Amino acid sequence: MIDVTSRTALAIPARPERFAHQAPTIEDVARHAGVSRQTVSNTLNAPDRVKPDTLERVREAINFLGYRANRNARNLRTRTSRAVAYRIPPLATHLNSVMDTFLHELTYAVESIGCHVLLFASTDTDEEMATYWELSAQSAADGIVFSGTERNDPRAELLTERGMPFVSFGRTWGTGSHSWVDVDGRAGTRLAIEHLLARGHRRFAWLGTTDTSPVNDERELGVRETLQNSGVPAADLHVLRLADDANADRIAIGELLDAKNAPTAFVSLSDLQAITVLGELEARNLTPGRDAAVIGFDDSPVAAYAGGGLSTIRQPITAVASEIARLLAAQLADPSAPTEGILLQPELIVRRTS
Amino acid sequence: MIDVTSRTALAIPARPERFAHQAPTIEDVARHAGVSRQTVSNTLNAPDRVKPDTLERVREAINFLGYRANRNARNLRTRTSRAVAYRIPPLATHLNSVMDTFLHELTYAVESIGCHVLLFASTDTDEEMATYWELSAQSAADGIVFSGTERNDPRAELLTERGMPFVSFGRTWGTGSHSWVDVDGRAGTRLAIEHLLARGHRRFAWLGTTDTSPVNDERELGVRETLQNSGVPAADLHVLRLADDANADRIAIGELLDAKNAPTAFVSLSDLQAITVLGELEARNLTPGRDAAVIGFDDSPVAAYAGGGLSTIRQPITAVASEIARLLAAQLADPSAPTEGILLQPELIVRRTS
DNA sequence: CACGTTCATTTGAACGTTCAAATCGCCGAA
DNA sequence: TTCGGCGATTTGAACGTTCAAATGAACGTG
Repeated sequence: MIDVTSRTALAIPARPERFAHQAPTIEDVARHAGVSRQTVSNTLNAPDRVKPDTLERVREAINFLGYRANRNARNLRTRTSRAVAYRIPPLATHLNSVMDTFLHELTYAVESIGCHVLLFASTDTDEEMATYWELSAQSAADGIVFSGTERNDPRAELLTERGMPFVSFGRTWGTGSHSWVDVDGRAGTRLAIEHLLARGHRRFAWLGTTDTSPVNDERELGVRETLQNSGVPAADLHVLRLADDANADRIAIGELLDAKNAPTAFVSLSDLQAITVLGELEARNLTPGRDAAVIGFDDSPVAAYAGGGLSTIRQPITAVASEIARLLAAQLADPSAPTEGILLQPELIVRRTS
Repeated sequence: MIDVTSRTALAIPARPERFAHQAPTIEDVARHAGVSRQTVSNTLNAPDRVKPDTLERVREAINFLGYRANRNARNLRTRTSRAVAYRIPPLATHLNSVMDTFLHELTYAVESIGCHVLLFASTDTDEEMATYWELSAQSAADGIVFSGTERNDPRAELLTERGMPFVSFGRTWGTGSHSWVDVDGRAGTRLAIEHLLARGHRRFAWLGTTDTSPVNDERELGVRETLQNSGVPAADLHVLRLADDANADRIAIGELLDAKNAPTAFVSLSDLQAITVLGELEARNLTPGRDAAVIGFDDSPVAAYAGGGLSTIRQPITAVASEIARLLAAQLADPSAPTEGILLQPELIVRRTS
């Protein structure tokens, strides 16, 4: 009978010949450095447990072989994923430009806590929630970030219930407590109105959206409050609620401009709407900044270019993203960590149009 | 002596009590449906191998327990990751708006091939390449998509060499062959110039960027070629290369407008530059669309709103994304699949400014 | 009735890592 | 000398899945 045991023991490469770019495993590094798997693992995850010269030797082997821990294996074992899921917002939203910037900043911010952003798309909130459920069930994401919050947002409820760490960009004004980061829209429009009052304006317009969102409401409230506190009669504030339709918007704004006692100062929910106002002013041979003042919202890239420079309210998006990352990291480290809400202040950027 | 063996054997739940939202495993489903692991696995991955009534029973168990396969375990075993990595482009690029749309469309498109987009950020190409290397070594992504291509792009070389599937948004005009999808910028500006010629314009301006990129060069070439073919003297084309600086851009454009024999038709690399032109025209009491024609590029959201409607050249971004997904899927299915390059045609959107 | 075929299902192993426990070597104290 | 304790390292097991091979059942065929 052939001694199979000794045969096996003598066979040299237990592992078959490597392919061109077959990544080396922790075992390869261990062999190369003359230590065990676990020592290599410790070198990476708990270097203080490894003797300095061993550390050195293992690190050399790692560099030599170009070893990087396989994410899937590590994630499987540690029950993590080092990924933060984010639903890329649907296009054609007034708030889009700031959301793009946000995604960019978020990507940077979560890298600082060792995570990647995992994107997904969905057409409505139900589908979005279903995706959260899937991601949680597959353990494909450690945490969630979402934006475009509503009052009593169902997403917050679902994620709280499932015990999934998350932070929202936007308050939900709900009963349940969760971590969020938001920008004080009310303070933003207050800055704008105060600036316009100081410049001598007395007749105002607020341009919001037809679909009421908390974002819209807060900003409109900031306008109303500030005017009221300054003794401007309610009749001198025109409120226009615009749909997302360039032509209809133009017509509505045009009518407002042609009305008797037309407003001379415009504050709007987005830069896009402000730019529409600029266009209608020009069409009437009125010069923005001289004959009328216009202030947008978000300081999107185009604001610096439009109408010789559009005044606008800038949201501190970089800070929003890094705060979100911080709060998320806190939850990932300790799921029972207390929740936290952070309200950041926007900034008025004065350019030519005001 | 206590008989430890029988103790262990009698202990009822081999698996400890589940936590609140501890996800069920394939083993739980198998037990619940009275079949083996592999049959559950087959139900999900190869239903044709399972007898119809077993299939039914297993599916019921899956629904009942809300089972979803753990991604990390699956990926580890199958050596995949079902993720496509994409570097989110740095901010403050002329091409930004179209890149945001692209990312959105890409997210949708790769979902159709069962993948998610994994985002990462980097400050320069070296860092970007290092990240590709890491992702490949960690097997954190199955494929890569990148944009903002240069001639002989080093990223294409690296990824080809590592045998990592990738598709670029943009040609690299290089020697090595790889899959790419691009939009014919030259054809885009040709459409614009032909349109302007038909409207009677004879003096033209092309507004590009200072940093020459293949994108800029192709589009400028489209302008030059078309004018030459129509017999317009080279002296009647003014070329302005703008940096990414709103004020400097305004001044340069203003000087051009104030020059003798100023151009009456403007075509630019981006909508942002076109909007700057609109502003300077207004400042001189010239009406876009009547006194001068302006055509932008990309049909960014703002184009519909600016200057009463900015004419622009629209890139078929949805098609770009879905073609990229298709080519990537082909490579994932068969790494030795032949590469393919796809050139898509842009479309001229005529609005008021031309 | 034995036998090869085919279809449905199960079993053992493996993917690459980290956790938890065990082992080893060394030092100092009893 | 022995032994406890400690730091460094190794070993066995497990994470949850799929692959590959084995088993079992059913069925016609010679």
